[in-house]
Amino acid sequence: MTLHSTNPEGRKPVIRCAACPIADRAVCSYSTARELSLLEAIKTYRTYLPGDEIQATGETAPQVGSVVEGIVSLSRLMADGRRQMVGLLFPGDFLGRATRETAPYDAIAVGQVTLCQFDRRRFETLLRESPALNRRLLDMTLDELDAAREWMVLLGRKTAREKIASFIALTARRSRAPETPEGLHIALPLTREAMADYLGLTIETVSRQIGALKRDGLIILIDARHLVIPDLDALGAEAGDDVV
Amino acid sequence: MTLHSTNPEGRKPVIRCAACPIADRAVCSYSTARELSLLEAIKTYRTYLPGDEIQATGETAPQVGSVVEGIVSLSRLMADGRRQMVGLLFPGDFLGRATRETAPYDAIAVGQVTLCQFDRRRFETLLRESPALNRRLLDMTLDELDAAREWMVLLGRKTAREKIASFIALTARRSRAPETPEGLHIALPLTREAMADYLGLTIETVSRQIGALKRDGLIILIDARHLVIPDLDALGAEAGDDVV
DNA sequence: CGTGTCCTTGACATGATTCAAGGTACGTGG
DNA sequence: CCACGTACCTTGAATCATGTCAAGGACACG
Repeated sequence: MTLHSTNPEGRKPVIRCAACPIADRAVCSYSTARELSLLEAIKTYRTYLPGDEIQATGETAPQVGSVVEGIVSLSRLMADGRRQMVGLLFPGDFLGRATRETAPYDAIAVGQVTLCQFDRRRFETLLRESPALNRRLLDMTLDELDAAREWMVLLGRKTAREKIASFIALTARRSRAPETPEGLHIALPLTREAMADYLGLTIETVSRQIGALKRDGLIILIDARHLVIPDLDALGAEAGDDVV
Repeated sequence: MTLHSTNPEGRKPVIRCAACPIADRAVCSYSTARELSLLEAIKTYRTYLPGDEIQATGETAPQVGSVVEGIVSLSRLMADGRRQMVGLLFPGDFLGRATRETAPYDAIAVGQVTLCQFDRRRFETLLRESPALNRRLLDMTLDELDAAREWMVLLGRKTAREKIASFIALTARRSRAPETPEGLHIALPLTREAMADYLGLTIETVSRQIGALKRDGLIILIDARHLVIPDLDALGAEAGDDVV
C-alpha cells in the first residue's frame, strides 16, 4: 500500500516499529518485541494538516495513538469564545485516553502532524494484559500532570514577561535547538494567537512582551517566528522559575 | 517530620479495610480481598495538624498513601514568595507517586488530616504485580489531570468573580452540602489566603469578590467561612463554565 | 485585657486588555 | 506579473480589572 494521495492528509504507509523515530519515548517504549508485534498489527498512520481538528470536545474518538511528527494542541473553548490551551503534545506524546471515550477539550494539529494510531478498544484489550503498557501509560500521565501543574503556576502567578520568557525557554528545551556563535537558534512553533491561548494572554500583550525582551537584548528576532537566544540562563532568569 | 506522641498528630491504630470510609474511592477500590489483605499488612495511619507540612518540595518521601480524612493542599512556592496551589486532595485521593521519589511541590495539611500510608518501596512492589492497582492508579491520575486542566482554564481565562463562583460551586459539589429551605449550606475549607493561592488572586480580591457575590444575592454569608447558596445553578452561571 | 490571626474595606497604582490603525508576507486570480 | 485579499503581526492610546498599600474590625486564646 504505497499509494500517496496528492493531499498530505490521510492514511499513510505503516513504518516498521524497529525504524520508528519515537520508539524510545512513546507509549510502547517499555514493550517487548513480542508486544511490539501485537501493536504493529493494529497500528495505522495518519497525517493532518495545520489547523485540522483531530478530536473535538466531547466527541467519541475511535482511535488513540502517538504523535510521530508535528505538534498537537489541547485546548478548551469557553462559551463566549475565550480559549485556553491546556497541553501541547510533542513527538512521542500520547493522544487520547485508553480508558475514556471522550476528552473535555479539542485536539488541534499545529503544523502538519503524523499520528501512529490504534483502535481504542483493541488498544484497551492489549492494555488489560500488558503491565509494560500500563506502567508506561502511568509514567507518561504523571509527566503530563507535572507539566500541567507547572503551567498552573505560570498561569496563576507569573507576569506577562515571565510567561513569554518561560515559553521561549521551554521551546528551546523541547526542540533541540542548534547552537551558533550568536546563541541558540530556535523556531517558534505557535502563532501569536496560539501563544496567547497557551499563556493566558492576548495577542497584543504577547507581541509587546516579545518586543520588550528583544529591546532588552535577551532575544534577537530574525523574523516573527525565528529568534536567537544569546544567553539561555539570562532568559531563564526572566522566567521566574526557582532552580529545579 | 517529628512524631509527636501527644494526640492528635502521630501514628494511629489501624482500621480494618472492610470498615474503611474511603474503600469505594481509594487506590485500593479495584482490589480483591486477597490484595486488600496484602495492603492491610503494610499500612499505617497517621494524622497531621492544620498547617503541617506533610511533604516538602524535592524531599524524598518514604511513604505514599490515601487521604482518609481532611484536605491536603499541593502548592508550589516561587523564589520570591509567590505561591500557587496546584491541587487539593480530598478523602479518597492518593498522595505521593509510586514511581517517583520526590514531588515538585509542597503537600500541606488543611485542617486536621488522616492518611492511610504505605511504605513507598513495598507499595511499588505490590504495584508491579497488581493490574488492579495499576489500573486504579492510572484512572486516578487521569482524573487529577482533568482537574488540573480545568484549573488551567480558570487560572488563564476566568475573571476574579468567575474564579470565586467556580470555587464555591466546586466546594458545594465536593462536600455533600446539606440542603435547607434557604439553599445549600456549605463550609469553606480554606482561609482567604489559601483561596487566593488556589485561584491565582490576592486575598483582598478574594474578599471583595465574595462581598460582591453576597451583595448580588448569589450567596448568603453566615460568617467568613460559612455560607448558603440559594440557587446553585445561578451561581454556576457566574462561574463561566459551559455545560459539561 | 492584650496579642495574634484572619478578614474586610478604602484609596490609589499599574499591568494587561481593549479598541483602533496600519504593516508585512504570501497565495490567488485577473 | 501585478493587484487584491487574507492571515498574521506590531504599535499606540485609552480603559479597566486587579494588585498594592494602609487602616481597622472580629474573634480566639492565653
